[in-house]
Amino acid sequence: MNLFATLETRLKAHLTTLVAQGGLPEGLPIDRITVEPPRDASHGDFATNAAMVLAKPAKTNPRALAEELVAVIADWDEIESTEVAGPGFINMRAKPGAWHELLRGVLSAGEGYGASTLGQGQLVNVEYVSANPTGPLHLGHARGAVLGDVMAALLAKVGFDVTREYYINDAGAQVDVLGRTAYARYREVLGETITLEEGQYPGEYMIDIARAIAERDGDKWMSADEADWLPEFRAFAIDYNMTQVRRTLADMDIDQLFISERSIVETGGVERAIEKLTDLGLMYWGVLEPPKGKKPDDWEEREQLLFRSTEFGDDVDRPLKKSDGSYTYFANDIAYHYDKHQRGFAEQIDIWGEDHKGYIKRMQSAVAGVTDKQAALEVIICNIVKVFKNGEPVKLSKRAGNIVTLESMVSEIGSSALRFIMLTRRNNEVLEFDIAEVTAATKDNPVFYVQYAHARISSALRKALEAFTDSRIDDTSLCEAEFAHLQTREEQRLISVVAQFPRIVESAALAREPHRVAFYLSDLAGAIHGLWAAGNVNPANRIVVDDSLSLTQARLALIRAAQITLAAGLRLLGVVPVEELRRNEQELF
RNA sequence: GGACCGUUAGCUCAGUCGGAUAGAGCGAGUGAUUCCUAAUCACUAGGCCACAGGUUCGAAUCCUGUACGGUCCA
Repeated sequence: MNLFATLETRLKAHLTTLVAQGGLPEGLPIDRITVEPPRDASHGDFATNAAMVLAKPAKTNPRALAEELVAVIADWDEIESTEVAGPGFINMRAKPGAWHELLRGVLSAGEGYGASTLGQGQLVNVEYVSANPTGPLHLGHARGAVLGDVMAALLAKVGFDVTREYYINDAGAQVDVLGRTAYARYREVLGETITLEEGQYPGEYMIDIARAIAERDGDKWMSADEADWLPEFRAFAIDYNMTQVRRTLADMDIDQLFISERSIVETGGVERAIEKLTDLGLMYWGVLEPPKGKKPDDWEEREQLLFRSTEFGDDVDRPLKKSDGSYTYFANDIAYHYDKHQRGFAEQIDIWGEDHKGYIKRMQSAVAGVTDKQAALEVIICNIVKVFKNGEPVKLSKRAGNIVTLESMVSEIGSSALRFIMLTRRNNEVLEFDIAEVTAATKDNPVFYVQYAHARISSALRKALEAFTDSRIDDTSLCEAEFAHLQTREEQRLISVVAQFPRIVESAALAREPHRVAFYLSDLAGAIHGLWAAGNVNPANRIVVDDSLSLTQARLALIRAAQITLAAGLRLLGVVPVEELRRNEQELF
């Protein structure tokens, strides 16, 4: 059902055979050959760069090689005509029957359309959000959450065996601070006047946590030693926050596996990782150079245990133990990624926020090092999110304590709209959006625009049932439609956009760029709206033509295929397609 | 001081592991309705792809440098 892939595969096979038969020299860059839609639709349906890519290494000229290939391609079943154009492009035009076959394929596949076996069941681990359990999620996390979740869905769609994961940083100094903050608030709740220390968590939610502990335990911790209360308060606060986090993620229809840092640390994961690095000869005792530029006040020359990360592209070797003998955060993170590898993930993808960008090289070095290059880590950075409401910036700050919760925003905007909007910008670009625009029923709102196209098709199907009461217009019956009726410019355009879907999915998955699907869906919706409007201009172009069942069925088959494609794409994004949109309703989506 | 990311139409952004005349939406101009409603469509106008070099059949895309913006480390 992916005509582009079909033609590309066949072309490459033909060239490989030619090489084997001695018609072309060995060692040609056949991988670089692509079959794509030409930029200008007037050039045809498909174009290949084969002749241009191969001409030089094959010591011939592109036009001549193209002419040879054209002679072969012209005989293919799907191809109506071919021509050599420009510097050596081969343009192809498909027979109508090839398009009809494609539409039948979409109708049969349903929302499975676009799936492929590219990944061959290979295990992939996608880790995202992984926010510290020290407070509620904010909007930046939401972007990472959507990006990771859709990335995972895309990889699954193209045949990878995907695990979605959230790493809970529930060990280390941060959560000790959390526990102490909870304890300070606890004393406050029981009547003391307190001031939070520098670095403690000022948010209101910490008071809720303290109150809950006070309700459960009364004042029994007031005279306890820190060694006794800290584990209690820490665990309680982590649990409270994670419950909140899980609920917010669930509101966004995100369900992940949660992995605890503490569970890895306490079962000796860090020691195992360091042992492995030691075995591989990647650990040594040494002294680091002071950082270039201004010398920091706290820097001291000290011999310490270092990981040779520079061997894998990092800027400096990294210490894994602090001066007090405890492990660094980095050591724990290595243990976690090593743990992933031991669970069978040679392919690891992490979604990180912009603020962690400086951490990429060392983590990739660590994964390459500790797995002896058997695993690779890819990091996808998602840039910051800025929210406005009617033009006014909305402040979302964890530190300052004045949190507009993500939870309230999800319920205001809706999971579907929020998810879609998070993908309307490339991941490494700053994303700005206005809540008012995201909930508006106009084409400025891409969510609405796409949903509207989907709803319009449902409407046409209902209309058709009224016009032809006895007719069967289910997908199976529509496969038998007389597709030759599909002739208008708008119909042709829509078919060709529908045909793009599999390659969009594939390229989005391989390039790790989920936003491509969202942009594609806007294009697809545009083609649908265009077809629709053609019926407004000329009633003969309407989808439901009262005096012709045959024509109506052909058009229904087309728009139904388009709707399936829309739905399949929306599902990938985790957006629920709607059958109906009505004005004046509070919640559109 | 260093690392990384970005710079494309008046504005907001796409641009397929280098390909043909660089695209879309908003805004501006003209026109079209009511199968889901103009909540949409069609057409027009708008570009030194930040700048300067380099690589090659061919560069918005790759390399080097510069300027500006951003994030982080220090």
